[in-house]
Amino acid sequence: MKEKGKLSGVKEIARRANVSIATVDRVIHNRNGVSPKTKKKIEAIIKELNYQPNILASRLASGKVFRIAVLIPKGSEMTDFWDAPLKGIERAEAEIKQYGVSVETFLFDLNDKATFLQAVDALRAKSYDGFLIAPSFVEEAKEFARYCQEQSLPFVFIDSNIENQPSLSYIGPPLFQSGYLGSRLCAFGMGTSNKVLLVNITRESGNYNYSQIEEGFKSYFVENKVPFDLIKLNIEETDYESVALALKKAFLQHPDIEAIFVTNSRVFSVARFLETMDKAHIQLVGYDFVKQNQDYLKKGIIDFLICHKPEEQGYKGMMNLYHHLSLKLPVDKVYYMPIDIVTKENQEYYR
Amino acid sequence: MKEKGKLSGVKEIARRANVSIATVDRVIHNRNGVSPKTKKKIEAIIKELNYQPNILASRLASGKVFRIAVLIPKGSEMTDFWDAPLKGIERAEAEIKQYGVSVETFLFDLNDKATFLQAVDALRAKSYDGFLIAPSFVEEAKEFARYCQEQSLPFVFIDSNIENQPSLSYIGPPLFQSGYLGSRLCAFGMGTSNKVLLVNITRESGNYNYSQIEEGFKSYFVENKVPFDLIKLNIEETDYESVALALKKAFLQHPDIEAIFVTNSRVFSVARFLETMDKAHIQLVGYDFVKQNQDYLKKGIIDFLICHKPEEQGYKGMMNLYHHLSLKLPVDKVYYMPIDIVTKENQEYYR
DNA sequence: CTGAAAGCGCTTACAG
DNA sequence: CTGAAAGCGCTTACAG
Repeated sequence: MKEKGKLSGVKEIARRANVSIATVDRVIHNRNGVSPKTKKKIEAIIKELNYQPNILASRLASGKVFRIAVLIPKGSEMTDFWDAPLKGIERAEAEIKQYGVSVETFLFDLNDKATFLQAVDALRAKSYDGFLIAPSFVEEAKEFARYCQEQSLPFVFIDSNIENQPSLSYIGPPLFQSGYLGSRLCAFGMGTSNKVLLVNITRESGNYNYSQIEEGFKSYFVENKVPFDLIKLNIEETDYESVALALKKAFLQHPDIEAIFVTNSRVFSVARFLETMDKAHIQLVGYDFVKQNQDYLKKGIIDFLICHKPEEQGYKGMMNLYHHLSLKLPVDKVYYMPIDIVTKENQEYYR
Repeated sequence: MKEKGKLSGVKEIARRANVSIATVDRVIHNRNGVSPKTKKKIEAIIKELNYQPNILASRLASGKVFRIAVLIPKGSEMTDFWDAPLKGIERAEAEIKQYGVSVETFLFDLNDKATFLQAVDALRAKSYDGFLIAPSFVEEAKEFARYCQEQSLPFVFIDSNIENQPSLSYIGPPLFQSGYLGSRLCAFGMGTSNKVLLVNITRESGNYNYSQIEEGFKSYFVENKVPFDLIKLNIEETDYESVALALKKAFLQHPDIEAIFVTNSRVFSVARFLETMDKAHIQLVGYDFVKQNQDYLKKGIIDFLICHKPEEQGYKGMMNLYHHLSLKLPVDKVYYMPIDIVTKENQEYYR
């Protein structure tokens, strides 16, 4: 690791520049208190030597710990979706805490904006060095983004994006394209009537994410000149009874529906309805590898799940912050997750 | 990071045990030259304090660099499959070289066993601390595994496995299950004749990997009581002309083939044949997200590609070695890759 | 079998 | 604006 009697690193730079290593250190970290002249000289030498600081030594000497705060929804009884990103975050934490990173996690309730705001206050109160956030409440997240920008603190969005924000990076699904794939998967099950039901089970069906998916969904049929008859159903209440009622009505009107596409993880409610009504043959496509969906996939009632590696999103988000803060590496501003197709046959090995 | 006046780490252990830190260090690393009595005492204290050595300090002080050697096939003009694991290996290298790991890569020619043996000699000659190997030549790889075991050197197999070897871990696809999925994907395209053609384009069609895939493939139809008529075709010569000739014959005998399953990445040759013969409507399923296959996927001639994240395999294999060597972390003995389904619609985001 | 001392390549007060 | 010195938590000869 060492050449003969030669110095290396800051010592060698100091020797060449005829200064002390303290001054070299100042230049490396862009601290002031160095005359422009020596600064120039040192910078030239750094460049010439293509000097790369030894991170091991740097972290050891500084004792600095980067504090990262995480703000994501808590897993509900309805769905364990958010357990996955959390797992990825914890995996990243285990890997990097050795190198001086500490992580604190705040969970909010997706049905209660106040819990989000409360957590945001906590994030501001303590002095964190970076944030990993699921910006579920758009306006509130924007407000926090402004705060981060003012304070020059990096933040990463995961799972859903808000356009044009000063985030370090966004990690999540390419929604339009996943909707597009959704159509293709529905098309497998279509025969004569060509009737497709698109179901939004959420209070937020108007928001950007859902409309992206819908656009993609329609686009496939149009582009590929597949004749189709799209029926759209927005269900605001997410409990099973409301979903069942709405579906019953839809089937009364359109008994010849051949495929159903559900734009989020609540596809299991539709699956339960189809099972109850003996309509398991209808092609059913939805999102997310959550526990309940896995069961219906196994039973063959859900035909395809579209997934976006939620665990990986959490892991990758953390690592991006770590790379940025600790290693000063550049990170991708946008990182789209792949669009995974999970079926009964490959679900056993999906992660 | 520090408590008041308290010592921590080896110093604190030394203080409590009434020995020098050198002795503590000896015990931590299980070096001999410590009386059983002091050893016991120190071990007790380590346990009591739940002491975790500071890796940063350890690596910095020792200056030790772990040397890992990689032995994988080189990408050929035919297929760039092996470029992906290499990319993953390089990504891992970039991440961990900061922490004292050096990587040397040896590439062999899949069509020339001698190049494999030659590389193996090189691996033995230099003193490496661990190996990442694609055991394409089974007997030769076994022989090298024996050598590693003798020398107590860890090695990781990727992409294909050899049963019952003393490897640190194996990272690769669950082959049986991927063949099983292959049937399901073929079944989408089958209608009346139920004739499926299974094509092996390799000289090694008899080996364990291919037979696993085949077993899985058949198993789906049997288990799900799908009526099917399986025609099997082994093509030994991998050039396009040989493939085309063999396929032509098969179609002469069975003009009503509805689906074709190719058990490796050479599905592009079959795609080319189908395109030429105006048989693009036949359901075509194969393996691996290599350049040529992507093109036929885009054209809609290949319907599905089954993939096993080759880049991830390389990355994960390196990280397993690193975790084992440097961090002394336990690693999974077998790590199955997920079985990814790639279609025209999601290929853009596949990695 | 054991310990004192130097050193890994940085950073951090502190003094000037 | 600059430098000498101590220190981060380990490891490594070397001496006994």
